[in-house]
Amino acid sequence: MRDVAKLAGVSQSTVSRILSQPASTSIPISDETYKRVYSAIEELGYQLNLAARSLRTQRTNMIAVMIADISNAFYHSITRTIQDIAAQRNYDVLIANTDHVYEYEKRFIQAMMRRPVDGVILVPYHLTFDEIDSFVERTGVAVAALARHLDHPLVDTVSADDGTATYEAVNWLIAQKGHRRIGFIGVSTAFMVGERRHQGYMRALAEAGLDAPPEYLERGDFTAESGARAMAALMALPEPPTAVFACNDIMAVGALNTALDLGLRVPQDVALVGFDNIPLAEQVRPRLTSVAQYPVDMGRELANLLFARIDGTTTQHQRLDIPCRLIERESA
Amino acid sequence: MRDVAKLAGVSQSTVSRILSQPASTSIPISDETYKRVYSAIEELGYQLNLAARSLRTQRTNMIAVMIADISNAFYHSITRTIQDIAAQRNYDVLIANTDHVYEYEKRFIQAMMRRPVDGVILVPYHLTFDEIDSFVERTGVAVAALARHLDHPLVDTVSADDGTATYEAVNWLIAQKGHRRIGFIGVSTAFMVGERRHQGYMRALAEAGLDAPPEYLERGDFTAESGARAMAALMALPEPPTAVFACNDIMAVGALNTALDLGLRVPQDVALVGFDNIPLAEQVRPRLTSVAQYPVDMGRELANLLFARIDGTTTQHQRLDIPCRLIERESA
DNA sequence: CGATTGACTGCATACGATTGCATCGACTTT
DNA sequence: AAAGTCGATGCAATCGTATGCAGTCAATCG
Repeated sequence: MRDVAKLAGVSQSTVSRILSQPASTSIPISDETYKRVYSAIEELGYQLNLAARSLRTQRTNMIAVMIADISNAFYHSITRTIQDIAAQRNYDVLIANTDHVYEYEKRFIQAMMRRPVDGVILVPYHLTFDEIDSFVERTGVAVAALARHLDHPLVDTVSADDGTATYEAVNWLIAQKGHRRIGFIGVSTAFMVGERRHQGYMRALAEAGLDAPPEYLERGDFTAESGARAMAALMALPEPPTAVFACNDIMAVGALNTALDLGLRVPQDVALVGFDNIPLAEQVRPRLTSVAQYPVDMGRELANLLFARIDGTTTQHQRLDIPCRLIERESA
Repeated sequence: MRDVAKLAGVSQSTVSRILSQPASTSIPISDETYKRVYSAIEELGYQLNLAARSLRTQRTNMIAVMIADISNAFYHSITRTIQDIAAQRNYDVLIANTDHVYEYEKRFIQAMMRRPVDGVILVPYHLTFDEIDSFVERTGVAVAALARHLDHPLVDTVSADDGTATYEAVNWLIAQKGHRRIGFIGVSTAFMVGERRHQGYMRALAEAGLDAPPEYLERGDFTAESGARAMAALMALPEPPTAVFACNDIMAVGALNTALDLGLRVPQDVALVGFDNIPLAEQVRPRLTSVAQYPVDMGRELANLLFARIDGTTTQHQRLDIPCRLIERESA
């Protein structure tokens, strides 16, 4: 920058002002100077050093996103949308993947205490209120989270009422499709998500006066393989369920393939409902009936909430609900 | 840091030395001091400011990765592996997505001229030699690329011989499976990838003395929808091909579904071969025969090459070849 | 016509770390 | 015993930018 200043015959501070004032702010610069500086920049091929700017301004124009599974299309849509919105504002995005592992979530938080970022978007599966609280307190970084259970005054949240959505989907299997033996491929109830969806399932069965035999309850780990294993177990039962609800589409597809490989017809022999409505649901035959979440909306809201906090325009704690909707296709 | 120094009763430079020396380097610190400093750090909850360190050291402990399609599992494996290796070295990873769009690739390069990163991994589809050259020249940033055609002394590359792999796969369809009418779902030959694979296809047909009628050649844009459209066009021909090679698995799955929806049997009525061997290939029925690329290996090599450059241990320009292999499944 | 104003620019410092050089005491060497 | 060595630490400059404050000059005001 000093070189630019010298070449343009102005002081370094003038160059700085030209580069850091978004067009016309309080401090005015003459057209003449402006042009000279820009042509000097051009000539030298000068590029601003963001590390120095960050040190001085205490802002980095960078946000970080912590997601649970980079191979799940649900998170692609979210991160994709966040990146688009960030790009419009000249923000870069750091993406970290936790694989649903507590240890990795904690490591991410640690990293963010050092790496200066202006904001963080979290999809926490394990992080406790206290951990997030202490992070926010100590760093003052803006935070938005995709989390239903988290209720922190400084953390805006976006979430879907997935418990109710599960309840409604199972209810639909009962009331509309006439199923009375319904299996459930969940995940560990150590995850809030797993707990909520399991509750929704249980409630639907209970209200319909149906049994919820424990052998109808399988747990996977979000992967297709685990869904396939769970389905194999369910179908091996003396009296297998006639419908199965899976907690995400990836496990549902694993389950679907197991059913097909066993020679079962879907949905005639066994119906299948997934969750998330990722593009894969359209890519399998029969097409997968699935509870849609709207990750693009989620990502947009998360980004908007975060930037509102970064800009300091947030007036109060926000908790947004993005409704789910059952998408009926061929598998149920 | 000053506060830590004061509390520990030492100078700020001593604290810095303790934090910046990876264990025992040339400069020795007494155990006594060491402990006092660490307990002071603990007590104050001090965290190093990486922006300041970066400004001083001109290193950021951050690398950037530019990929073409965040929704393609092929790139997940690559970025995933890169992130793992980076994490081991305490590096953060910035991920940017170009959607195969030239404009976005250029924007990424621009961003990297400002944002100080220690290294960049590129998957360039459009960037020219000159653009990459000028970037390297002006920033001196370490660069590694997943690109077959790029031959720059300062850029190490990893690639697969996908042209030959395509040739071999088509050849296999001819020689082993007896097909004589083979369609091709490619992408624009503006992409080097598209060009190379198209050449491989043409060569296999030519060597077998087979026709390559222009109507057997369809172009998609990497998406399932485009694959579906291409397949619909091929199957609508008066004399449709009996086998189709698609340039990636995502388009192949779109094509597969179109075939199934048309009531065709795969592979009896039409055989299908994809490229990339992403997990999706196992998730569809019939399972997709596909040319495997090894993105985990690619990611590992890219990361290793990049870090070798960052560490300055690179002695000469490297070009690695990761062989492809045809994975026979049920679709052909 | 002197004083005030406003447009524009420069000076100098600060952001929070790293690092070459100097210092200083204790110990070894000759 | 003087000189040299080594371990341990402090001093002060520096990285590249942003910004409060002060200064200059021309135009305007009373």
